[in-house]
Amino acid sequence: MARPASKYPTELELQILKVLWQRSPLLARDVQAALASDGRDLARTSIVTTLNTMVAKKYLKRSKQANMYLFTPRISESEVGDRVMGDVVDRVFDGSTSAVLLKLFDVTEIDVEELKELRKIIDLKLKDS
Amino acid sequence: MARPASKYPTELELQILKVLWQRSPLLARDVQAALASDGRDLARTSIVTTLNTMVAKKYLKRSKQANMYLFTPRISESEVGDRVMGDVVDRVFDGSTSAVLLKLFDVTEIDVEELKELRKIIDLKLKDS
DNA sequence: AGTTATCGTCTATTGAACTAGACGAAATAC
DNA sequence: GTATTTCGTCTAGTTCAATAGACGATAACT
Repeated sequence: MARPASKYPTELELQILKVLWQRSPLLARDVQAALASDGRDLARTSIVTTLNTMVAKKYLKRSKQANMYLFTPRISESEVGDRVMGDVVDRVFDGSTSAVLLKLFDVTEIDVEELKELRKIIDLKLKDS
Repeated sequence: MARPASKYPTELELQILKVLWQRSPLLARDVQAALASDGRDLARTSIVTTLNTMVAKKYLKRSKQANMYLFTPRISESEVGDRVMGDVVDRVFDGSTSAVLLKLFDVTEIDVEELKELRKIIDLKLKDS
C-alpha cells in the first residue's frame, strides 16, 4: 500500500551519484556545490538529508573525517545501469530485448560509427554461440 | 516542492494500460478482474480512482455507456516506450545510445535469431545514410 | 574572549502514488 | 414493492521523495 519505494536511485539521487562517481569521497558541501553548478540549487540541509537516506539505502557509505563526513558511492554506475535496464526491459517491454533495441533505433540518433561498432559487437556475439 | 510526478505511467498505471491495450474499451470492473487474474487484487474503488487520475493525465479517455463508464487508452504502447527509453537514455546514460546498447547486450540474453535480425536492421540503417 | 560561520541532527511540509471505506443513486433481483 | 447489488464520487489514510528551517555543538576568524 502507499506509494512504493523506487527500485533504483531517484532523480536527485542519480544526480548525486553522478557527482560522486566522478570524484569521491566528498563532503556534503562539495556535493552541494557540484549540483549547484549543474543548475540544481539546494539548501545544504536538503543535500545532507538526501545523502543520509542514500546511506540508509546503501547507495553510499559515510566516513568521519575530523568533525565531518565524507561520502563515497557503494553502487557503481554500471550497477545502476543494470538495474534500470533490467527493470525497463521486463516491466515496460515484457522481457523482449529486441523490442527495446528497435525502440532505441527508433527514438535516438545513431551515427554511422556507432552503427559499425555495434555490428562488430553483434558479429562477435554470433561467433560466440 | 515535493516528490515530482513521474514523466510516464507508473507501475500500476502501466499494468492498467497493458490490459486496455489488449482489449478496450472496458468497464472499471473488467479492468479490476484482469488485474486480479494477474495477481494484483485491488478494491474496486482503488481501480476507479486510478482510472480517473489516468483520465486526468490524458492516458485514458472515458465515455458514458448508459449509467457507467468505459475506458480507452489515449496513449499507445509505442508512445510509452518512446518516453521511457528517451528518459532512460538521456537521464541514466547521458544520451549515449551506444552505452545503452552495450548494457543491453550485457544484461539480457539474446538468441541467434534476434542477433541476425538486428544485424539486418543495422545494415539497412547504414545503407540509408 | 566574543562573534561568525559551518556541521550534523531532528522536525516538518508538500505532493504524488496507492489503497480503500462511506455514502447516495440507480439498476436488478426476488 | 422492497431488498440487494452495482456504480460513481468524495474523503481519507499511508508511504516515499524532495525540500528546508530550527537548533545546538564546534570550529574559525578577529
